[in-house]
Amino acid sequence: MSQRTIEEYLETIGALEERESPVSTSSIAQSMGLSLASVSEMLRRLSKKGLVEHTPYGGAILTGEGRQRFLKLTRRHRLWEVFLNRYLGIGWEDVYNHACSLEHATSDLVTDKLDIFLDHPDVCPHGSPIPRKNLGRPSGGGMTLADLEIGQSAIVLNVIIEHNTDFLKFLTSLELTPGATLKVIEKAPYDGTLTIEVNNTTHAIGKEAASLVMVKPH
Amino acid sequence: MSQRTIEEYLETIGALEERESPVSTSSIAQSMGLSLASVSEMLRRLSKKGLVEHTPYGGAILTGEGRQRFLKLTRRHRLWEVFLNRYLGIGWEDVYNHACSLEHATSDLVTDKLDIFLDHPDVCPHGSPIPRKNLGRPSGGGMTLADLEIGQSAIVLNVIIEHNTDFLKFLTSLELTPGATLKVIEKAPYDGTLTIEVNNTTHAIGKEAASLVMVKPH
DNA sequence: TTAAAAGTCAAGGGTATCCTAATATTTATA
DNA sequence: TATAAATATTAGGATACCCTTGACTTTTAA
Repeated sequence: MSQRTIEEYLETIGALEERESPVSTSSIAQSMGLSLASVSEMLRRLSKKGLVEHTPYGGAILTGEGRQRFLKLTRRHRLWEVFLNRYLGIGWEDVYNHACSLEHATSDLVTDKLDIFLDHPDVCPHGSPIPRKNLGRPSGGGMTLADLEIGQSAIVLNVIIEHNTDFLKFLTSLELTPGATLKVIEKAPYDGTLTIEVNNTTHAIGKEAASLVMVKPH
Repeated sequence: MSQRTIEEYLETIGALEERESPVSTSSIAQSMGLSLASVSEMLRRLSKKGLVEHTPYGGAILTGEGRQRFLKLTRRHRLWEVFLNRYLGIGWEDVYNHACSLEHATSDLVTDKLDIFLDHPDVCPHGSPIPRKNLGRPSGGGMTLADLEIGQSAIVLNVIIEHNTDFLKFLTSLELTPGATLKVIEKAPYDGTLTIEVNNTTHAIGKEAASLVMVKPH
């Protein structure tokens, strides 16, 4: 397996593990647009390489080493996002894809120097934490916008799906970017659609979308 | 042929064309560490794609399109070198390799924004010109250190081999970096070894090495 | 208990890239 | 100018990678 392929798998599995662990073969297949059989075969190989722990019929999780490499990639990716956004003026809606290719081409030295240049940022433009040089997983857990009750206020921490430009543009139009303060005005009983107030303006946001925005109540 | 492979060939051919045009199959094979047969086959394919003009038994040159792509890569490479050197503090001896991988992973948007961020630099840390967004080949021609006569003074413009860390370290120890002023004190008649003066210190440099340093007499 | 869903395995295909060996062409030299 | 040497091309084959289909196995849920 090529370095690149391995990295793509690690990233996919690592990301899916945030929501489902162990990760099923079909989740990976769907996420990567491959057949079940292909993924099944790759999992066996990744398992032999010690990067994932694969129980036949039981899904896969990253091993310690697999997770290390995943975090390293995440770190690179998010550091580039900060650079692209802060210094090159590329919007948070767009940085994901540009960082995607760069992350695979970045040496350890450049990563660390970049971290220093950016003054050790804590989060990417989407609000997700940047793994530190020697650290474990970048937090995780927490509450989504969809979990809030009527009347509750909260601050936007980060968004879960960072590559969907349209979704991010939608959030921008609602002023729902990391750091924003919001209050839940209404919650539709049946489909869970929320009415929220951000900067003295009310907006509606569906349950699906709301569940992709992580918040901290206050 | 993969995008990456194509790019590697274009870069090799483009670089070799500075010294030899058309470029022979064997030069390419040697430079890339491949067999003659492999290169011969690839040239045929690149030719069919309209990126090189290949005359059987007669070598190859880049077509207009091939040259465009080559210059685009060179531009990306050298812009990254400037960034790595100027902002991340990576020495001119080392920037080449780090930029090498980045250049293949850089989108047009990032390239142009980077150019703006760096304030449109004219040259890379090795003194070689950075192709402009829509321009032709970045000069070329000129005089090497080895061509100077006794008594002549000159300014270092750029070095031709940018990837050889040891060579660049050697030049650094001689203070022979782009912009430096030097004077030829002596020239050995047989092997061409030069004795030069830089910043009031004299150094010796062989003919081979001297022919890799481009200068402008004054 | 049994059908549907999910996952695995085996076989095989397409592409890419490289090599060696045989052949062809050009060039240099006697 | 003949011929050897150097250079280049083509043919044929090996390997790697990554994918798919279709048959089979296991798990799950009705």
